[in-house]
Amino acid sequence: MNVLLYGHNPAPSIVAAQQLDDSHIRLYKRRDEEIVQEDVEFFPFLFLSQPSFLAGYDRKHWLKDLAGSNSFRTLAVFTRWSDLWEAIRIILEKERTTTARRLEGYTDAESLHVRPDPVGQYLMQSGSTLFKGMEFTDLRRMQISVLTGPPSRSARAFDEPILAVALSDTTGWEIVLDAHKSGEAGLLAELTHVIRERDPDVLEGHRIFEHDLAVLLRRSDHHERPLSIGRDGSEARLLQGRWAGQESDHEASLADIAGRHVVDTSLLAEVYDFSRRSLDSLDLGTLATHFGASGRRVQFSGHPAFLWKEDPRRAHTLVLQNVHDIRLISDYLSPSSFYLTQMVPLSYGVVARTGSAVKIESLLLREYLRQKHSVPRPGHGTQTTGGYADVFLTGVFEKIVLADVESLYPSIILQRNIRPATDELGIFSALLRDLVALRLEAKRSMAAAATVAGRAKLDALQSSFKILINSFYGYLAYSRALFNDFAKADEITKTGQALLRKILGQIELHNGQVVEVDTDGVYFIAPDNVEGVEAETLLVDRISSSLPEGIELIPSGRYRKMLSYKKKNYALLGYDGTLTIRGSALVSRSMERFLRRFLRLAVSNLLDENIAGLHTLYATFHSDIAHHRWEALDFCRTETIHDPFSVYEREIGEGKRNPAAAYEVARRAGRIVKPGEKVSYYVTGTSAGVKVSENCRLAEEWDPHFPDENTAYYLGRLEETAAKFEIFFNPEDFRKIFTVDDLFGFDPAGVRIVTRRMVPEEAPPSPDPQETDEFRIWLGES
DNA sequence: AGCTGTGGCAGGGAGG
DNA sequence: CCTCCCTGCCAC
Repeated sequence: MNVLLYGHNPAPSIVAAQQLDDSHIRLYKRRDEEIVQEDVEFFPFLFLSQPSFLAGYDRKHWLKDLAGSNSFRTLAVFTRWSDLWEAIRIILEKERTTTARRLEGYTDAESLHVRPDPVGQYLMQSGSTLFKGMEFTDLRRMQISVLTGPPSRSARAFDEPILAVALSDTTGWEIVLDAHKSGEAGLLAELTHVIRERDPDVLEGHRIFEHDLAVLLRRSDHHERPLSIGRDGSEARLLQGRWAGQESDHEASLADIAGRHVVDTSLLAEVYDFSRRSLDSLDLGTLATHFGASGRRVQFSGHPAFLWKEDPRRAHTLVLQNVHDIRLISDYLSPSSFYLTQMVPLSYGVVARTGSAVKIESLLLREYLRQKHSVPRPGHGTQTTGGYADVFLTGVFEKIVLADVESLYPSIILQRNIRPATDELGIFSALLRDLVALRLEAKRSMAAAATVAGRAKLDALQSSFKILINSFYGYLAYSRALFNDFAKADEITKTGQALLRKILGQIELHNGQVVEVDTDGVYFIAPDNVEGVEAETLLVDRISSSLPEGIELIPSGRYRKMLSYKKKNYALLGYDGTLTIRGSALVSRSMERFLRRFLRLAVSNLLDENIAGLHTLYATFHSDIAHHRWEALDFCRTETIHDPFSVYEREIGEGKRNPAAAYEVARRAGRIVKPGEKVSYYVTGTSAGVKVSENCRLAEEWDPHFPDENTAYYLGRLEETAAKFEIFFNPEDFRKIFTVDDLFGFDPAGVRIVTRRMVPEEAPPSPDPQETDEFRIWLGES
């Protein structure tokens, strides 16, 4: 086991060091021609030099002992105490001789100097190592929800007082602390007491960093009362990023509670939804419903502070419902992070909030440090290619089969033995190979698991393997990755493109008609002689067998009908009647709700070939708009603010970007919007051609008694949206359907949905370096 | 403070 | 009108 020495400075010039006791070391540093000494505490990592120490520890104590461990910078790695001076000598030597690119046998100090963080992450493995052998259910998880308000005119958002705090934990215990009873300061004191008494390992909340902990810390500060909820009695700390509120998507606030892990269910939900795109919103209530929250639920749309005043009993139920929801969401989403923690040298709280590149890198680093091998610096450059996407047919089609290449990029990496050029130890592919094998094993055991709980655990395990496996490719093209390799990333995507083109050829060879292809999957019309699941599966299997070893094409969906519109934009009608719509042109959260509804109904009608329905739909919407038969939520547009106002204004000034309604409307309403916040606005004025950024108001300002939305503009929006259907009809039919001018009634007779064959894009016979004979043989081309 | 990628569509503003 | 460029959102 390694011992790590660290200091406060990124690269202190250490000339000597002396061990004082089990947790302190005295460093002698050169500073301005004179030697100064500094005593450094390196708890808890010395702890790890003798793992046998852990044997007698119970969980409560070692978690406490791991308190506050990530605030130091790195210096060197060595295995035995006797190596300390040797490590320092070599590093000093290194600093003198700039020619040596690598320290034989030791971690390259230059790299550590440039990027101290990764080793900091490595240090965190202390936590994760200790999670080994634990079950998710062993954790004591506490849920928290802080109710604030009501918003006052003068106060900033965070100065709103706390009304109540709800807490619950995995033992079934729950409580609502009420500021009415003992005042806000009393509530905070009670909260501190309760948390330390219940002593949770994990504190869970929904937007817990942005909201609950931020509020608690601010109000504690206001009352000049420490929020001592650390396991060692220390205060919770808010780590404010240096660039907070500058050029980032989210407010950078992270809270650090010694000896406890903080998990934000909204982040977990974001990751969960990223791959599924099935959720309308990531609100607590929406998520809880998605995960099957049962029973009668308290619904309240206004600011909960008002409910607290008007109906305390219901408000009480509402805040408790919040913590129940948090627990439910966490029950589903956090186990995979928990099991990841057993594989990755990062602590649970960190695993739950960091991205996958960090996790891959931590694994690579762990092995490099273990082998005491130098670590490369990130390479410069960019990736030039990505996935292959194309649409061959537009219109409505039947008997659709979706065939996917299983784990396309991981398979290519393994089969083509791709690894970053800087990975001298060859850890990259070995790691991936192991993870794939482990995942298969977990999936096999899952199928054989006897209990529901056992299956759930193995499912969490295999899904955490999956997260890692799928990140290997992305890691290569990540500009800040230590082991990045853009050329190799390109090699992977180009190989993927070649495979897809080969699959397209094979499908056509078997008389299937390809409708759409995107990266690793193909939608095609099954050939006439292929009827039913078995026949379709057989066909896909046959095509799969023509592919290289280890590249598997699998049937992954079959649909009664498909509407193909543009690349990455289509709709599917399942054999069970479910309608799925994909693509930013057809479904988008930024699109006005009435247009989303219109599109969904129109697509549905089109798939049913209900032309009369389509016409009625258009006419109805047209009339509703013209007569203001709607509410602001129907026609407002909701956008997420990504840049701070300062950046927006600067870039406008520099002419780098144009005025945007979302920012302008917030500015005019005097609202301070921070990155990550959403703004809902609608368009005012009287003509369709108005400049939106100058004619818009906040959605909440709309008054149904004096509707001032721009009817001409919104009729125009309807028309623009209807125009998307032009491609599905011939011009006369299109005009006939999408008009309100039908004095003599509408007759759908003779209207046919048009199918169009898209001109295939110039498929470059890619002059890749990959287009070698060896590659062609691998691909199976003669 | 921490941060995976490319490809694609829509909508708006500015300027020709 | 058109084209260019930007942002935002989405597919994979």
